[in-house]
This record gives sequence, structure tokens and C-alpha cells, in this order.
Amino acid sequence: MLSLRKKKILSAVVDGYIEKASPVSSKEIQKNCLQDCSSATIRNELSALESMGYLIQPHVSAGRIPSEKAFRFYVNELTYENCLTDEETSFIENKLLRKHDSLDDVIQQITDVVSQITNYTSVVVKADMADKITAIKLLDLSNGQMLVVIVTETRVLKDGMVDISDEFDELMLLQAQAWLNRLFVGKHISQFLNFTYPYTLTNDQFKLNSLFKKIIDVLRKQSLANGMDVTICGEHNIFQHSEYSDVANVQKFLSEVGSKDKMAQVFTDDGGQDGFVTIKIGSSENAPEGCSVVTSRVALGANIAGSIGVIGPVRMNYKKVLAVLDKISNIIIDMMGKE
Amino acid sequence: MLSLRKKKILSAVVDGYIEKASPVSSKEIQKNCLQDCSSATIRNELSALESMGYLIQPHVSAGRIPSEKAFRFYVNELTYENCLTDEETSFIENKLLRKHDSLDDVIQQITDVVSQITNYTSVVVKADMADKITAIKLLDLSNGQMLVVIVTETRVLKDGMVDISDEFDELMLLQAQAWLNRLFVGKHISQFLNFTYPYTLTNDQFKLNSLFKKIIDVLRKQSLANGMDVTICGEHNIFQHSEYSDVANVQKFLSEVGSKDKMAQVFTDDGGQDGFVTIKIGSSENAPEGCSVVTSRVALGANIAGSIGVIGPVRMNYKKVLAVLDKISNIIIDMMGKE
DNA sequence: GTTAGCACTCTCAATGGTCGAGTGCTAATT
DNA sequence: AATTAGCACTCGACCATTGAGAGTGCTAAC
Repeated sequence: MLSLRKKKILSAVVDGYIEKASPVSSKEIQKNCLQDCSSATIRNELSALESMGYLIQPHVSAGRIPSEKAFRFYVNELTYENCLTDEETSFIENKLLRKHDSLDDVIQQITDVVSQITNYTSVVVKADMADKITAIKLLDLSNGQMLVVIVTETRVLKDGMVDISDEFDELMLLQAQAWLNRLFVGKHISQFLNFTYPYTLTNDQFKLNSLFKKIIDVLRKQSLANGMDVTICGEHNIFQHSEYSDVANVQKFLSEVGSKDKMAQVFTDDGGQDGFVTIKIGSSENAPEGCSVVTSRVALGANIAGSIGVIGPVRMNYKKVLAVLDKISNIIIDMMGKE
Repeated sequence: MLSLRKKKILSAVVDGYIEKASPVSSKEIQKNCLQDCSSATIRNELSALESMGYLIQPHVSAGRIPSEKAFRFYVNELTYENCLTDEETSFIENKLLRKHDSLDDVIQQITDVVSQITNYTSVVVKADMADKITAIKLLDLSNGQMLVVIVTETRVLKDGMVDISDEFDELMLLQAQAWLNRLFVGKHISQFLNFTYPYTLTNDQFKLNSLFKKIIDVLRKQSLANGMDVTICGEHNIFQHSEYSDVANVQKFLSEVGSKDKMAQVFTDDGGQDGFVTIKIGSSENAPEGCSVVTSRVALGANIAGSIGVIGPVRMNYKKVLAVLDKISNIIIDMMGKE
């Protein structure tokens, strides 16, 4: 699609912007990667890339900054390269290749290490996949409330309450119950988390609709509390990055990251991408606004699914993050193999 | 010491500043609390209070803001008044006067409620006081490291490693061990936390000195991990307060609050004050810089010491915080009595 | 298709001027 | 001796202006 030169230029803009956090000019590009053509030529190309939606010009006498589309292009083109220094590699190995008391201990170490090396906020989600749902029951408590009971192979979870002060009759509850069972029996409890409610019901079923939504919310909370563990570390690393030099952004970021619910969702949803690594760039790809999320899926035990990753500004050092996640995934695979 | 009028004026400045977060002028004071004398008189008094160290004038054409000394005066003079609305009271009761699964559940509810009602960051520290230290052992591992083992009545804790790559001989370790045992045997593990190392050793003992410091650090960590639980909630409330409209302050605050170690220390040390409630204002009273800490001691069970409190800017709504802590302490005392 | 050259635009930082808030001081009053 | 009215003074906040610098887009030549 893009000419080779355009690709080179686009990559140069992204690289430059990742490094400096400020608009990249035609001259810089010339100096760094295209000495054999003039800045005017590059300006023409930049202009073309801008109209294609890859670049943004903050104002007329500024350089260009990459759009989210450009970052998407950039990570798609990225070829793996181990850009970790020897110090970093041995730091990681030192921290992880030692005796650990428990899986939780390992996970804590992993989040620590990932956030320390990448300088982003790291998240690890653990889910015990062995325990499947055998039934979901809805119980009308006749006081305007309904109890949602989830039965799994090993446990009965019954913390979820739903207000049903609007009149719902017996039949509707049975309908809802049947629907839930059809959808979720046999699946892992974590399935609730990334379940998006299909809005295709007709208007007739409006009431049922709102009931479903409430139930799904409860299930999501249950899923988090009972099926998954979320470990977060390095929230304060955002202060190192210039996009968070303003309190409003810091606040928004911290409130996103503070919700384990939200994090579990973002870090386990693979967004349809396959492969072990998932990269989400910006809100159009279901990361929080202005943020990117990089995750790597790794088995943390026989039946334990794990997701290790970082969240940070869209202007993220993807190369380094990918290298760290790769290194750590390999260590974990080794560790698990030995046991 | 201060004339009645000076006291009234000083309180008015503090009240006004707590409310508006901006310097208080002589006219405002006249309007709000001293209609029977002129603004000029008040100006004279303000000037006197400033030279006594109670007030600060940011610049010549601004009003006055209270110094930490003024806040100290203010809280000393404060008479208790229940300034909670009925809604707030019933909100608190609703959240706490229900069946709880466990003590940890109760504590989580308490921190939630305190931070929600006060709009500050709330901290609860729990310490099981039953388990006394019976011995502390230092074990030279002959690889430049030393293991610190703490034996309590019920457990043996041996996670603490100290580097002793500098040469320490057997004798010194024995000396150190004896010293530690003399100080801590029979006490609760939480005693490490607020132990401040006495710097009175002679130069001869410089090496021993540095060893002691390292050991105390390890013990402090142990104390936290094994003897106390720290629950924190509402860190993000700081964004509501104007002193944190600048990232640098937010960062400093969050890094202080993020260290459970530090929080446990600040929230359990009573700073020599007696009574159930402790108020620390600013770094001169061992709160973090620019912060105040208000804590209330409460038994959370037969042998379980608890400390409930908030941390926030020195410009804190002390009246409200004290009312909330009082209300909650009473509820807890009731709860514990019933069991 | 590429490039040199140049006019143009926009940001940023510094400058200066006005306005208003609130003070400190002085002299008069109680 | 304490209080007060009055007024000059100071300083920050706000705004408009200016000049320098960066980087572009465009044009005409290669």
C-alpha cells in the first residue's frame, strides 16, 4: 500500500516521537534516516501521509506527530529485536529465577520486574480455568431484590444481588435464567468479563433487556472476585511520561487503572487478535483513551491462564515492552516446564 | 497567651482558609466574625499574629494564610461538635451496621466509608498484639549475607536478609544480637516500626552502627509484613483538593501513601500525644510534608489494635474528620462489645 | 520526481501597561 | 492607649504587543 519510502518516513516519525515526545520535523527525518533525499521531498511525503490519516500537524509551523493509525502501522511492521541490555536481562533473571514461595509470589515478582524495566504500569491477570460453571440460578427474594447464584464444579457463589423493584414476573426470571444457562454453562467464570451484551432485542423485550444488563454487571463483578486475580504495579511510573504532566490526565489514568474490574477486562480480551501477544492502541481498539495496552498470554500452571502486560500512553516504547514480555514469557514457560 | 480577639481572628483565618483555600483578608474576617471593629484594627491584629508566626502573607497585597503553627493552635482549641448531616450519619450506619463476613471485611468497609465521607485518603492499620517476640537471632550465612530470624510465640519469621559484605566478626554479631534481644523480646513485632535508631554510639562503633541500621530496616519490613495489615482507600480523593492541582505534589503524595511501610509508621505512632485521637500537622509533627494525619485508636478485637484515620493536606477539614472518626469509633466499640 | 529558496504562519517567551485587591502607615478620634 | 478613616503603595492577574525561531507549503528551476 505505502511506498517503501513512505514506510521509512512513517517509521522514522513514530520512532522520533516515541523518543522525544515532540513533533518530528522533515529535517530530523532527513538526518536520521534519509540522507539521500532533501527535506523538501520529505515534506511532500509527510504531507501525503497526513492526508492519508497517518500523521497530525499540531499547528502549521510544527512537525508531525503520529496518529493512532500510525502507531498501528508501526507495531504491525515491527520485527522482533531483543533490545534489552545485558544488565536488564540479568536483572530480570535474577528476580525471577529463584525459589518462590507460591504462584502469587511469582506473579508479584513479575509485575514488579515488568514495571521496573519498562517504566510503565504493569498488570498480571490470573484465572483458574479448571473450575467450570455448571449452573446459574436466579432467586426472587420477594423484597424487590434478586439473588444471582453461580454454581461451579467446586463452589457455589451467591454474593450477587440485583434490584428488581420494577415488576418482573416469574416467567421473565425463568426466561432470563434459561438464557444465561444456555450461554454460560460449561464455560469458565471469566467469560462474563468480556461478554458484551447483544443489543438486538426488540422493544417489546425492553424490560427483559434491562434485567439482563443488570445481571451481566453482577456476573462481571463475580467473575472478577472469584475467577480472576489482578495484580497491578508501577502505577506511579506514568509520572515519568510527558503526556501525564497535567493532573487531569493523571487522574483519568489512575481511575482507569484503579478499577481492577476494568483492567481484568482490558487485559484478558484479545480483541480478536491471535498469537500470544495482543496490542491495543487507543480507545478505538478498546484500550482506555490515550492509552495503549500490550499483553502476553502465558500459562501460569496446569489449568491457570495468565495475562501479563503493561498499560501506558499510546506513545509507548513498544520495542522494549515487547522484548521484556517476550523474555519473561520464555522464563515462565521454562519454569512451568520444569515443575 | 493570645487575647480573646486574637484567638477569634486566628480561628477565622483558619476556618476561612480551610473553606476557600485562598488567603483571607481583613474585610472578610470583619464580615464573618467581628462586625464590631473595623478592618484596620483587624489588620493590626493580623500583623501581630504574623510576627508571632501564626500567619503567612504570600505577598503584600494578599490576605493571610495560616502557618502550620496556626493549624496546631486551631485543632488544640477545637471543641467537639457533631457536624455530620443526617444523611451522612445514616450512610455510615448503613454501611457498617450490617452483617460482615470477617474482620477484614469490616475494615474494608470502614476505609471505604471514611474516605467517601471525608473526601480524604483513609488508612486503617490492624495489628494482632497477642503474638509477642520471644527471640531474635542473627545467622551468618558465610556468603556475605546474614539472616535475621524473629521468633514469636506462635511463629518463626526468617525472611530478612542483610548484606554484610563489609567484614563483621562473630563477636560483633553476638553484640548486635544481644542488643536486639534486650530491646525487643517480650514486645510486639509492631514495635520495630516506630523504633528510631539512637545515633549516640561513638565513632569506634561506626561499623556496628551501620549494621544496626541495616537490621532495623529489615525488622521494620518484617514488622509490616507479619504483624500489621494496612488498608488504604481513596487515594484519588486528593484530586479534589487544590493543593494537588500540580503533578509534582500529586506524585509526592501518592508515593508517600503508596508505601504501606511508611503509612503503618505514620498511622501507628502516636507522637507522644495521649488520648484516642492523634493529630499530626505537617512534617514538623512527622506527617509527610504538607500533609496532616488524623488517627483514632480503636480495639478491633480482643487482642487486635487498630488505628483508623485519614491523610490529606494540612488545610484539612479537621472538624468533619474528627466527627467521622468519632462516629465510627463509637460504632466499632459497640460492635466489639456485642460479640 | 526532486530540490532550493523563500514567504508565511504559528508558538513561545519576554515586555509593558492597566486594574483591583489588600495591605501598612499616618493622623485624627474616642 | 486603643481604634479608626483615609490614602498611598505594592504586587499579582490579566491582556495585548512584540520579536525570534521553527517548520512548513509553495513555486520555479533542475
